[in-house]
Amino acid sequence: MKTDSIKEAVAEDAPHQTQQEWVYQQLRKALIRGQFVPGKSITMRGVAKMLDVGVMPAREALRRLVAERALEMLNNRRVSVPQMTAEKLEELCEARVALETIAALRALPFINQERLEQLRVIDNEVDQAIDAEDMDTFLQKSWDFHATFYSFGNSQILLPLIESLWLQFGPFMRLVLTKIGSSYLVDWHKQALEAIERKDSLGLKLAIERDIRDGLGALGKEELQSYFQES
Amino acid sequence: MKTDSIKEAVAEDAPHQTQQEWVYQQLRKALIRGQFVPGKSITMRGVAKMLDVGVMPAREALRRLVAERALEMLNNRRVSVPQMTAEKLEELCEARVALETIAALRALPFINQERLEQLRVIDNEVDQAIDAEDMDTFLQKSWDFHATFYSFGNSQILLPLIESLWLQFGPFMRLVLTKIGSSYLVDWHKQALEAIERKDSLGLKLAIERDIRDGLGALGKEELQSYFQES
DNA sequence: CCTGTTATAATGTGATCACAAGTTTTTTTC
DNA sequence: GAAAAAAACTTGTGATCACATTATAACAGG
Repeated sequence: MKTDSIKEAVAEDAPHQTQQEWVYQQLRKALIRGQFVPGKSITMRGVAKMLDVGVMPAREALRRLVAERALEMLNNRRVSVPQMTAEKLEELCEARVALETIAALRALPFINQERLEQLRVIDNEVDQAIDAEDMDTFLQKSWDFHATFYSFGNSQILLPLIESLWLQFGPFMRLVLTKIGSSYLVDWHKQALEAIERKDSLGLKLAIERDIRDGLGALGKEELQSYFQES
Repeated sequence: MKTDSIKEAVAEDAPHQTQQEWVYQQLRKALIRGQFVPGKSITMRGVAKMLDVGVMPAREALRRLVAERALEMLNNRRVSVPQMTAEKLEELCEARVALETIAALRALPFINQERLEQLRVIDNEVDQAIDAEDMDTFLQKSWDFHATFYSFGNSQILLPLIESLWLQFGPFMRLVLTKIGSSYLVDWHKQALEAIERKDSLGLKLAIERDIRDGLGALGKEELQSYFQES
């Protein structure tokens, strides 16, 4: 019952949503923050007890995340956080670059002063999280930065696809960050913000690409290898 | 009980899969073939009776398709085939071009004579479907062509994203095809096949882009407008 | 100490029921 | 006759139970 208070407290934020939706949002936040270890298996009754809900909402939320490729279901019928591989990581980056540059260019014309300031606020929170070495907030706010920016473009198709990619990214990012420490973290959003302010399409495209591709710039390919097969 | 025989007959193909997986595959095929009318609402108990299964497998399959954006759930809790809009269509094309060109370039190095022949067989079936004005088979085999080609690249990330886009495309394509007639259909795969044979990356990229963008080439923007808001 | 083997526990699937919220049809009222 | 009210029906959500399958524990023999 220790999680009961949490559930009741947050549930007031959006009173008229279903339980499965609430469970889904909780798990989703945890995934983006990388609070689930890749390879660890997740059970329906487990999250049901953890979030103090029935088995049915937990079941629906888990299956939804499986459908979004945030979780995977092995042939053993067991749900778990997918392991990262070198091939998947490379594919994820490629897909992210392709989709996020499109989404960024679509959002660019809709930028105004107020929205630019809104992005700066989030970016500051990212910086603070880096300084405080708070990886939960860092990962969460990084996503918030990208998500709010792209959402300005009113993308109905692209945004869900990008969300799916971030959900697959989260757990692995966290795993890497905990090992290399957050000292190597670089905030690549600065040049993106400048490009946005200048309405510089090409500069923005390059900034996004660099944010994605060089986000793990401190690590060489061989170093990354060591993070894949860990349980 | 008239659908019972269908279920029993096909179930033998993959004996050890769950019922919800089977229902999902059936609905998925129907969506890609465009056999569901956009805007029509789909109920869990409805598909349960139609496919002669319990309510639970139908529920899980529907929720999975909603998670994949193939279906949408309105705030009324009603599941329906999403309506197409001009913005969504443009976004879908843009996303398809971006992802499918990447997937195509990734698949290109893995092409050999046997696989090329495999694609030619499917392409012939596409042609036959066009001649026979069989839109069900045309849409299904068109997807088969793209899917089998991309699958050669062993894409674990890109392929599911592309599938999601096709699922959103199907119902609208069918709607358009039934109105303009299949006489205007063009098989753009020919030049793609040539580019594949020549291992011509740029040519393949252009062929894919043309296949997606000019697939509805016979229609002008203003004509397309008339297909959006229909119920 | 290791390796099969069995027994126990846990898990996902599916069925069935109850219920609240929405939809449709019928009835009522002016 | 048309609009408002109410009854009847339908739908998705969630709970609970049963069952087959799989993982884990205990145990036996080498």
